[in-house]
Amino acid sequence: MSLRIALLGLLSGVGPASGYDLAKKFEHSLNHVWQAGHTQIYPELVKMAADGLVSAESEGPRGRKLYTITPAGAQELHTWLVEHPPVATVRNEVALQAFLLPLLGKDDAIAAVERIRDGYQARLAVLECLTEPGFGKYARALGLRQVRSGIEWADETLADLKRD
Amino acid sequence: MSLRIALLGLLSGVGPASGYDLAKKFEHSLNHVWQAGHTQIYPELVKMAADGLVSAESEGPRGRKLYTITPAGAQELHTWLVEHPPVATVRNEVALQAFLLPLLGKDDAIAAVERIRDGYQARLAVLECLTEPGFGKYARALGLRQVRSGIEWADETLADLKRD
DNA sequence: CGGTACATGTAAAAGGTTACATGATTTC
DNA sequence: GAAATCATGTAACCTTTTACATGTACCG
Repeated sequence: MSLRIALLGLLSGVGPASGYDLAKKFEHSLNHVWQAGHTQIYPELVKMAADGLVSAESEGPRGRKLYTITPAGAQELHTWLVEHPPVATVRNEVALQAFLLPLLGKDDAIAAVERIRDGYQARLAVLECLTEPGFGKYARALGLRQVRSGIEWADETLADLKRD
Repeated sequence: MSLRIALLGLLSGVGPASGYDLAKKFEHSLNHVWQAGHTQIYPELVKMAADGLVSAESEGPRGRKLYTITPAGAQELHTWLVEHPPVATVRNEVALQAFLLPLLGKDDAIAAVERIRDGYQARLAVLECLTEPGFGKYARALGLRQVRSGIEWADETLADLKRD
């Protein structure tokens, strides 16, 4: 479901696009929010067209197919955005590592948290460089807050681990 | 892979347990970190036993099977904890909603953010009640920080939306 | 004319969800 | 003896990843 919503959202926000374009968007602007490769996107667009949520326009230069969101697609997107309950289906590898940290000895634990911190730092750098005009700015703000709180957690945890 | 690690971690942390026990752990202590139902856990334990990572002990009261982590399982767990790179495979419905917020009108957007805020608030309440002795405390601290930063984002975003 | 970026797809496997199915023990 | 909880499983389906496969247009 969420993949459909992401695709409908992109089509609604940036206008008609090809599967290739949409895959690029996932790689760049959407990568801190949702992920999908072209092998997932192409078949999904075909299904969405069959369901009347998008229409496949004419073929361009290299067999390029332009997809446009339909009124039914816009309706589906709007309904989801307004009604979808905030399900907290968390599946977070970093949190799992944090959970299992007490199983490690002091030195291993410190090394593990330092690697987690480096990961957050790298994501912070990416988010800071991201200058999206309007579209996506709220997600960027949320991402920045989450990543910064991750770094704070790492620092707190490192201090805690080094104290003993 | 991560499901295996979570199961090995639980077996390592709390000692021998049945699939049923492990499913309960996922429901309670592990639910803000990783999720899995019994239909995923039971077959995985069988595979892990086949791979020599756990050993299935005798059958108890109601066909209950006790699984114990083996040295090979402990090795696999340790290696993952120490070496697994912090992959940031984000797939976050709330962030997706945040991303697509500019597609909504002012009133719809405000309502959407308020629902997101309520969701974070509910998770905060759950995390605050969680009093885990040692095991899981770092994950709880991380979760608290992430949820609190989510609430801060919601407040900031609501102020921004209401300003216009 | 060779390399890069554009552009699309399929198939197999792995991971995860939902629905169905069964039976034993305990508690009231 | 009825209900709740314990305890395990299978099957169908959906989602996601990885590997394979193909061909076109543009740029130097």
